[in-house]
Amino acid sequence: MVETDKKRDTIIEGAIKRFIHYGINKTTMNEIAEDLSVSKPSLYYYFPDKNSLVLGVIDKIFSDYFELIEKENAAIVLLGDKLLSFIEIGHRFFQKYYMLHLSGGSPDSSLNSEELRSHFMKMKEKNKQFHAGLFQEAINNGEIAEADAEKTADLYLDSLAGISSLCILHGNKELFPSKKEFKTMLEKQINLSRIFVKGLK
Amino acid sequence: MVETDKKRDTIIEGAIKRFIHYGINKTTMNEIAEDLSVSKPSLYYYFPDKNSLVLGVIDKIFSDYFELIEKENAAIVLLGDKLLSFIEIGHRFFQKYYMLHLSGGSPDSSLNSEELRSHFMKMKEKNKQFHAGLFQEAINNGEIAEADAEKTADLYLDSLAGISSLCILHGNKELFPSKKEFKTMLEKQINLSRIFVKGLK
DNA sequence: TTTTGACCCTTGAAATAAAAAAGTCAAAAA
DNA sequence: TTTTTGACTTTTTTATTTCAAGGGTCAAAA
Repeated sequence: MVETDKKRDTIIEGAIKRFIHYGINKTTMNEIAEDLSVSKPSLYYYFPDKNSLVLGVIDKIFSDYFELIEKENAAIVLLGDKLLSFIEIGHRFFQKYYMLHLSGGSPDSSLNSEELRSHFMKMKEKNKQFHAGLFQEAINNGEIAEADAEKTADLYLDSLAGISSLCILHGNKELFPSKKEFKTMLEKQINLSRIFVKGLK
Repeated sequence: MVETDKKRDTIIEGAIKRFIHYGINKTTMNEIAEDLSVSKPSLYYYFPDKNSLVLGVIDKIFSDYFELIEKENAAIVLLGDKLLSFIEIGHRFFQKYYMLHLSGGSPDSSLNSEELRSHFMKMKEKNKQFHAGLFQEAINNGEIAEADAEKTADLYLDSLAGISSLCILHGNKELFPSKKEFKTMLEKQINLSRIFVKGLK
């Protein structure tokens, strides 16, 4: 039913708006319903529980992310340039959805059910496979030296994610990192990416 | 007074034994005293408070660490080999003193006072300066390309620390990471170090 | 088929009480 | 005089209780 799917999307977008400002756990189903001017049971008509709604939100965010990087991927030739572009895309998502704590290698306490955690890890895995594909391509091109593409992607992404998680911990323990911290983080990731790609040649 | 210093060292070593097994916060001054067969006020005769004792412990651990890496440093020629050797030393310390949570870029909740945190950060800074020295040396040798040695050291150490903090979060949320997790972490750090150094050439 | 007001039950935050640990001191021992 | 201690006080942590808030349901209405 296309109408039902549209309603679902509307609810997901409403939920995202709240989640961005207050995080998942501090957003109630009532608040989401009120924002959309419907009653709580209406929400439950479209989503069996809060978990399913959060799942829908995560799915939406990641599918937006993958759409963007796949589009960029088609427009760029060199591995190093691709990775730099993806870092900036990732960074935009990281900032925008910071309150959902979807970054940092592993899911944090926001994702309280096993179902959510495993779905999140699936998205991370998909990202890894995508990057592995890039590395493999570059190997075939002769752009970088022979290597295990999957292991390389894993190491590369872990290094980048490690940088972010450190920068967050490092800085002031505020709810939200400062603009400066975000910028430092981005710069470090870019520098690391450059060195990393050069090191693969 | 050399006798007093000896007593202080004995107490520090006793404290370390407890800290290694139960962490800083779950070790009481009473337990340390009992282990050493003295009374609690004796401890307070040598250390004004628990913080000072923890400070002594951190100092001891880091001075052991620096002693080891400086000795290795003198015996190795190439930058890449030095870094690999230091990773293994760091790894041994990381495992041994895991319960003190001294690794991971920034001090965690174990270090509850501002004094301890800042001292810990000073040690990290010293490590960074040491590594910056190595990079500068390698630049002067022509072993790696011209670059900002300090920034490079910062990025290098953050990348390594990021890897560890991710591996810890990633794995089972047990009190103590498994042998396998430690091994994976070490391998990733070594691989990253190799690629990083190559990328600096 | 979709929406809702009224309801139930579980969970989590706030408040409080109890326990444990940090830290002190006067006096004894070395 | 320096070092050690038992007994004590104060602070911090942990456990327990209470209670409101939020997740989830249902019969009835639109």
